[in-house]
Amino acid sequence: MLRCNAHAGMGLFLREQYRPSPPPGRPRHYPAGRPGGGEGRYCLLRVSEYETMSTQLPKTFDPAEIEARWYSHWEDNGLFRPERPDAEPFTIVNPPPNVTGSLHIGHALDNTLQDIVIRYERMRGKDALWVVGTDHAGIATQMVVERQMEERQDKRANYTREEFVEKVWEWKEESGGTITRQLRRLGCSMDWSREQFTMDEHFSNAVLKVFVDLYNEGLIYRDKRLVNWDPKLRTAISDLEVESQNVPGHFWHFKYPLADGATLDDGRDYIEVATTRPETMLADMAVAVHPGDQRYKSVVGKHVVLPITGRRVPVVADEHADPELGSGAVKITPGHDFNDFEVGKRAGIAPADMLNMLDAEANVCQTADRLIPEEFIGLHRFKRDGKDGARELVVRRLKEQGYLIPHITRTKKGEEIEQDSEPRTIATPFGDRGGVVIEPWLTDQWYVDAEKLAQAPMQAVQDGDIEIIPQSWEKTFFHWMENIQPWCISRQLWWGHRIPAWFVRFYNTDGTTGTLEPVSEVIVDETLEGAYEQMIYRPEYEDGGGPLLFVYDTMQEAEERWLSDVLESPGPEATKRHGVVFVQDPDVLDTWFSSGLWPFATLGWPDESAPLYQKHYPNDLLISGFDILFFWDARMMMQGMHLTGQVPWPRLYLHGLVRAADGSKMSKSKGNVVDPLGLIDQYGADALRFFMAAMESQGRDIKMDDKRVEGYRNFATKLWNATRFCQSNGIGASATLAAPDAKLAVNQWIIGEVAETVEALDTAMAELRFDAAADTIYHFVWDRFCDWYLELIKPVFAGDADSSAAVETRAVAGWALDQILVMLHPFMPFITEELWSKQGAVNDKNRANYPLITAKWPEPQASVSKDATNAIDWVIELTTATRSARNELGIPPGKKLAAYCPAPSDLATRTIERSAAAIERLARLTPVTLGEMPSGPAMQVMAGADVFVVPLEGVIDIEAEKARLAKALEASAKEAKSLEGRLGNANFVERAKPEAVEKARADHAHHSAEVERLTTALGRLE
RNA sequence: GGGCGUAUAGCUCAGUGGUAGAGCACUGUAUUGACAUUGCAGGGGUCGGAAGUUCAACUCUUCCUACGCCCACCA
Repeated sequence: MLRCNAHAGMGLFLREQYRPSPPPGRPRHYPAGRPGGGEGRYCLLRVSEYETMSTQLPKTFDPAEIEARWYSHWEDNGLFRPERPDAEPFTIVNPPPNVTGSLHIGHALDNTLQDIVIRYERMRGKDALWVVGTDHAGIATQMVVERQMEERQDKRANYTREEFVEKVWEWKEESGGTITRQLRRLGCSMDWSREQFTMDEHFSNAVLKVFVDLYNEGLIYRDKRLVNWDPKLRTAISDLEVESQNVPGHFWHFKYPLADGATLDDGRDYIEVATTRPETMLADMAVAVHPGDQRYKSVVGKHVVLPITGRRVPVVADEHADPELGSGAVKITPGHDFNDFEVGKRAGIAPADMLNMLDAEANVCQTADRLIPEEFIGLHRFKRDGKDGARELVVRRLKEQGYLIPHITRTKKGEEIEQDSEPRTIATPFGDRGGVVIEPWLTDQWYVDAEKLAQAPMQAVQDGDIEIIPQSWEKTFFHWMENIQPWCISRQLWWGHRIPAWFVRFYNTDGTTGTLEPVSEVIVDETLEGAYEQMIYRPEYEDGGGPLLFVYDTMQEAEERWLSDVLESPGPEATKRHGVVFVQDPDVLDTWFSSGLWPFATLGWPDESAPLYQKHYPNDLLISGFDILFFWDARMMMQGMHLTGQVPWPRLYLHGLVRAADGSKMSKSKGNVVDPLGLIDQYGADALRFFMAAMESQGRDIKMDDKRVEGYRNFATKLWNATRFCQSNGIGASATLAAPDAKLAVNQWIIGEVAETVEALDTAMAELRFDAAADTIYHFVWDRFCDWYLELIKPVFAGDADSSAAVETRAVAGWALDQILVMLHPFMPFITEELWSKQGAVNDKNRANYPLITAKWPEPQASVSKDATNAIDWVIELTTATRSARNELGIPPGKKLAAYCPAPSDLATRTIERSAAAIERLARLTPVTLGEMPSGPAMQVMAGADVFVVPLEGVIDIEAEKARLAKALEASAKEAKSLEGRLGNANFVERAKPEAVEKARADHAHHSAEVERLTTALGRLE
């Protein structure tokens, strides 16, 4: 007896749709067949066209055609952000890719995960906003444009700053859209209608305001200190943009002669120093020894005379010098080494007095004391293009003059080999963009007091206000934040947000003191007008009329023109008393300074009343690669928390890298990069996306595996064909919102399976377990729905198409397929949308107007009849066991066999009667008779507690069957014995968890019964 | 030097304090109706090594080994 009350509580598998927002006026067109990576394979198909298309599925599944059609439909109809003013918001922001970028495999992972989340939340009814845009990427973009100029024998220097920036904008308009087109090909459902750019007017204004505010709060300041200088790009860069690499190098030892006849205690008249950078000795300003180092105690405070330059420098005591290392004495070049800079300061040398011997391109220039011999001036710091540099020349001169201490090595034979230097591997800093060795260089730059800003984010993570997933990243985060250094934010570039600071020079118009001093003052203000206003309110101008203002773009221009401009300037005498020259700081801000504002400046901030900001900040989640945890994520926390007083997002999900198939890092130089667009062309975007989701387990990199992508393409094909099967049997979209009434066990069973799947998916999504989510839906679709449900319902359609069973089954199957499409949609948006529309057309001509992308996510409230579930599970077990037995005994799988069930359980009795057709079709057992079989050779098959005896007169090999049963018996007996042993252990029974004991007892009973049955079955064969 | 991660079937990876799973690969087999981009059945792992905790360890702890990553430093 089947009870059919299961569906009573199943009312909420709705097919309810949200009203899409009206389409924006302008349909998007994409050029077809665009060359270069195939990123533009879109063609426009108007909604009206596919509404009238055949709803019959073609035999073959062509991802490219479907993808192009649906993406433009979604976008043109505003479906990525339907109007839901009253819905709960859900917000993520896309890490803005460089405007110069093209989609690489890492983007594919990052954006797939985000799209899965946003599609899921959109289907759950949220007001889901996925902010998208691009980053102006100062250095990268300027490099691209300059490289293009070089190809045309042109260069940046041929243009004014304004002209050059204009050229970059032109380039951006023409070529900057590559990556956004490619993101569309991946299926990403971002809000393109509000696409942002970090140099949009609104965004730029926010950046300037932040700079000014932080300056006024003392959190941004100008400082003269060593920066990481990239001599190729001729700009400062931040600590994070420096990559340390081990390169083979040399370690040289020199004698620095002591001055004034001083000697060490051992009688030597020199101090030995060692260095990997001999060229910097031209700017040495001291020799340091450890204060406790007895060897040098007597010469501390005395001087050495440097070879080559003849500079007289002191021997200083400093903890920095390690007595254990080398000679214990270290040369100090405060202007060209970070450690030495600190030693120099401790020794009383002011940064302004530190000697500099290199220009912006790392060529030797004269020091302030003019002691560098002429032959060095203009040389590059080291060998370049085969030409010796300052390093080589310094070594040669020192050797000639007898100051080089050779390095002696002994061969195994005891021979001594003399070399100029000791070979060594040296950790060398390289610029991550320019690729050349970074030079510590003494300049004035703008810094952010990162240490102060880091406090709130650390607290937030500590308190759980920001959850980092996976949690293992927390330690890394804290370690970095606790040791954070001032953040250099000025860049000597033209492309970017120009720093709103004016260098100001005062002069008297009579010319008497009218010289342009070195920077006498800096005024920071968002605008020139504001900066000027800051001046005229000064006390000295309170009698009215401010100074005359002259603004120049560069310092050079100011130098050349200010005096004549002043003399020629008209104006009342009163205002000509004083003049002021403004030159805006030529530098721009670090790109990451602006992208740190992304979670809120894209939403209307700093206008805190902006509706989007109000509703969508803080965001709900940030998904990013761990490689930009410091660059971007931490900066968003620092800036966001300081500026808005709120965490930018309560959850930060960090995913790994996508690696090449052999596990190596993908890089252009290795030539092992995998183009995601190529994979999309080959397997479809859905397959690539599903791959990314399935492989994304927290805290692990992903290795590329084309076979697996292919497997998910096959999965899509499987679903396609399952839908074709449904269509051919009149199964269309569900006519009801709730799960249909089901009397047949198989239908109740699938309803229960759907409910379990939804629940498992929701759990996985809540935990951001993308792999578990993908795995769940994959196995439900393939193993449960296709392999069992569709097979189990085939007998229903073999009979009367209008029977109540057929009607019910069509309804349930259509409903279940609907649920599949909904659940799979976040992962495979294209094929599911296509099938949804084609399915809907069976019963609902207007289905195409109700796209899947805004369909409602299932809310399972099911309680399914246990009887029905048990019955189907039992049929499955019987089928599998029968197939297995046939296979082992070599019985043809299709051969129908009679079967006897000598001692049927209640379940067996009921199910054999009700599901005879399914048993016949799948297990190929018919008829099944309850009762003993006539004697004779037979095969034994077990399902649950039931034994089936299948007579096989003349077919069966009795010995084979005996062996098969004996093998099963052995396995069961072993299991039973092991459990018996455990249950016999008093410690286990007393101390283990009661559920564990209970389970062991049940398992033991089960295996014992199985042993019993198998023994009986074997006996029957005797 | 500091920190993190990973070692599970041939390969790529999940996994839980109660003696292991997936995909691919492999073996056998099936083929006139959804699907060979397929179906069915199957083989294959003492869960890197050692010790400890526990009634029980692939799972927890410690140590070791190997590989990878990050940070700092090597004058």
